[in-house]
Amino acid sequence: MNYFLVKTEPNVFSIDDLKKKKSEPWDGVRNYQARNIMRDHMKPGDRVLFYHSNACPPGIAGICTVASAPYPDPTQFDNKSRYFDPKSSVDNPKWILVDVAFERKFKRLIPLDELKQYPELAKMRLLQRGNRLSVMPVEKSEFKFIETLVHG
DNA sequence: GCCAACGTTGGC
DNA sequence: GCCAACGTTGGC
Repeated sequence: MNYFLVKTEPNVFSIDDLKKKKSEPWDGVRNYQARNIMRDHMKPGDRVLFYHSNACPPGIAGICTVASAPYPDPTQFDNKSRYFDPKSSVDNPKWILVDVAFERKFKRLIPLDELKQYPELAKMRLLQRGNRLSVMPVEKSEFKFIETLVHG
């Protein structure tokens, strides 16, 4: 079992949207590091912190799980999509994603400001200065610590 | 809306 | 392969 974090802007796709849809292809990721993490490291059943970025306040909203093997992001082939990539092809797709499934919404959102206060989380990639990665690994100990912050 | 950080692009 | 220009992310 591995642990991760994904970022999303809640006005685009929130934890409530995921709850309604139950499962969702994590499309639109156009960063090689983030792609490699989905392609090479995520396995069905892995658990993923669901982070709301560009929100008031930004923070962790809940947990989802990896719900598929990696496969090509369909939006890269769709010239009507904002994620269309003319340099990619069906034969040699550039962008790979996984589906994520809703697990739970936290009873309270854990704000970024609060996360920064815990020494236990000081090494989280999310909290490193200038970090822009939208899909990243999380240590098991960090994940478990965050779960203890929300009861229910 | 600002801007720091940093990834990508493209000319050379 | 260097690096300046440009675009994007995301907190504030």
